[in-house]
Amino acid sequence: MKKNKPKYKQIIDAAVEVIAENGYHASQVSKIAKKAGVADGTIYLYFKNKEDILVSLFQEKMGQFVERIKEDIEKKDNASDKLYSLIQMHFRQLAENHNLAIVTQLELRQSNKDLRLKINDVLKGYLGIVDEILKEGIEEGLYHPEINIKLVRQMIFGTLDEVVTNWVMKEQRYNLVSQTKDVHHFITNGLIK
Amino acid sequence: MKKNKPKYKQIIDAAVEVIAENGYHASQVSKIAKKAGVADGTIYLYFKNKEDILVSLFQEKMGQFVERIKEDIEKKDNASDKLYSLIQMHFRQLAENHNLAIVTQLELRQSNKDLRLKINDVLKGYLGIVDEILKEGIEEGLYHPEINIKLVRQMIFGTLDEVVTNWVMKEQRYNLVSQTKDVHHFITNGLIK
Amino acid sequence: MKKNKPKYKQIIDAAVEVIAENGYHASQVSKIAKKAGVADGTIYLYFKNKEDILVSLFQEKMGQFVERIKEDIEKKDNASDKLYSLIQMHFRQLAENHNLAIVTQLELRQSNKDLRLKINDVLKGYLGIVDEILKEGIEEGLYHPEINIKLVRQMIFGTLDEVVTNWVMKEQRYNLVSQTKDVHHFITNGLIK
Amino acid sequence: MKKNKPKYKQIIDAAVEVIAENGYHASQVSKIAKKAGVADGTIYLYFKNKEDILVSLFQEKMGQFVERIKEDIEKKDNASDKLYSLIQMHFRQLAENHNLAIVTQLELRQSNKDLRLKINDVLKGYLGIVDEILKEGIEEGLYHPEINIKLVRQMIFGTLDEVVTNWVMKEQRYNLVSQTKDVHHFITNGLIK
DNA sequence: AATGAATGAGATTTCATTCAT
DNA sequence: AATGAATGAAATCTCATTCAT
Repeated sequence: MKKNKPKYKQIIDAAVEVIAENGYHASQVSKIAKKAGVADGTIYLYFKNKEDILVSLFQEKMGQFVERIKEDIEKKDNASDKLYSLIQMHFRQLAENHNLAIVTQLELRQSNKDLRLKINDVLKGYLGIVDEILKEGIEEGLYHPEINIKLVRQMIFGTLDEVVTNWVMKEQRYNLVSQTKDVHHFITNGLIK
Repeated sequence: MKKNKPKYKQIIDAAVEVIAENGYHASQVSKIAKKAGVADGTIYLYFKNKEDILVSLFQEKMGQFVERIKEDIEKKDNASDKLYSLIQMHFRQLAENHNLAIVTQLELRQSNKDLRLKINDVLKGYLGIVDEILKEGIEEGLYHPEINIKLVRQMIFGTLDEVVTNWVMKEQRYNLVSQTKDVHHFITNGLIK
Repeated sequence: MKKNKPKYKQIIDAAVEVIAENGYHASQVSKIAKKAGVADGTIYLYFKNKEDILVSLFQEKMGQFVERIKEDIEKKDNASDKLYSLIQMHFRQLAENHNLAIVTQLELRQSNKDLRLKINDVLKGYLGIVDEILKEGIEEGLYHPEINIKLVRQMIFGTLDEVVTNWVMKEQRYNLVSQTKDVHHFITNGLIK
Repeated sequence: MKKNKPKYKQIIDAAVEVIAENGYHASQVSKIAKKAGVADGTIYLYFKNKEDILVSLFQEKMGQFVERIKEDIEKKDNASDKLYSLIQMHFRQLAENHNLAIVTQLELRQSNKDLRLKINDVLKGYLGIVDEILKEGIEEGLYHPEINIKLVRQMIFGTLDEVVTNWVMKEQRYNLVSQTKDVHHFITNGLIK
């Protein structure tokens, strides 16, 4: 399977670097090939086309992203801690990988609708985790039993995503992870006293 | 001033239609000109270049968008009603103008970083309104006095934006405005019982 | 007749200025109109098209140029003095009108073959003067009776033209008129001792 | 080095043909590509842009032109013969290559100032040869020791250039090379008996 | 498996000219 | 006579993808 060959990952990592450095639109296949140390044509032995590099990049990186969150959450034994952990891991992973943060928050959003639909597929894994936490919280009697789960999961994702995007746009000049507590409080308690 | 000439608005409205129908990248200047009923060259009497059409489109439309929200909010006399009104107006305006919703939520995000920086400028007006509501709510003793306003306004915007985007991506098959109550409840009270 | 109307000359003078300042290719009709203080459309009441402005410019300016040389030459009573006078007047007139020098030596040469054929027509008046001087010089027993007049007049024109062009390209940093004597000597005696 | 690849020369030769046939302004890159038997994009593997084709064309062709004159002159052992040889070679090479003559005498002059500055650089090689001949002629006691070399070389170039241009404009209907003797005589002895 | 030279479709923008007022 | 808003044709260059080696 191609995905295990070293060049597959090599090309994806090159793509992250190239896109982070040059921006989405200035990231030609030839630049990615050069950074990866392969010929242009070689790219097409591992990826169907340019879009496929980007989708694969997202799948690969977000797969790990989601996986690590899952692992971390398993250790917690109530919904609130799990939610806290989700937020913290979400922030931490992007804070630890600046290039990836730039690529996922800014550059990849410039892709067309088709690509973003595929990206959304990948995000389903993430939203699934949120769902689980919400259900658990309701069972535990912690969260309000009549919340609209589909809607709430969107709002939570929107909240976290916007916070990260702002941090990236501000050129990551402040500590993202230390906002975890405030964000957790907002999601849990809202604005009220 | 060119902005008052009918052709200026004619071209912007044509741009909204063309972009909503064809997508950002398939929206050639010639298509916009044709839809506006003018010659290609005429576009350049009113706009510096193609990007200028898009920036102007956003400024024009979002300017109105923000203005209407402001007007509506003025009528309310407490922060909670104002927040409710903000959410409702945000949803209603986009629900009433499907093409504009597609353009602002999906297509314009494909633009490059420069354009998005200009878009962010326009959004500052929106965020200013949120700020005001938050401060008022704190003064009224309704909202928690120690919330991080800069962070919270990001989260509120992220929440609303993501809800709208999901609705657009689901091809607007359900009623967006009727989600106002749930969204207001989430922002105000969070997840807890 | 249009050529006597003030706007006709106004437009031609504007064209000289605009071309000298901006170069041939950056001299749009609208720039010339603006400099002349008329509307774009007005240009077309006085000139058939853009090329016609340039041809007229050349005719008008070179007509005067040739006329002045003729007047000056009439005062001299032998071929050698006339040739000297021709060279001096050629240099002096261009030295006194920097903009015109730039336009005729550099910018107008960028025009296409058709325009240059028309320019050559205007130059026939100039070459006619040279012819007369040469014939007179032969009759006076001063110039060699077997020179090929058609060829020699080309060479004389080429000589003067190249000297002026070099002076313009060197940004007119030295005195052109003071080269008259050397040039006259070269044309008269050639290289030999 | 790309200059040795056959396609480099192939494209330059196609450019000469296309420009001679269609004129400078009607010589689109696509026409040159077609004549060269390559795709439009291939042009840009060998040349930076369209102007670069023209500069390279001039450098390549004038480089050979000057080189051949140098070779021929070396065989002669006095300044007069060398000057004769220079004139003859100048005329012969352009007479033998009608298309090149059209391109260098008429079409390339329509280029903008930048291109012409680069062209002038190439011409320096030519002017250097003239300089050498003049110095040698003075040493041999043949040419007048007080001639202004910088000025004279301009005049010689202007003379030859104008003769060739006239011949090209007259559509090469007479024999250019057979004018060598008369031109040499004019340059050497001037007009006098 | 890998290369990289070659391909060729496609879009923004300029500007000379027109013509209704 | 004068205006100037509107027209619309036309060309360079990029870059994802292919395929012969």
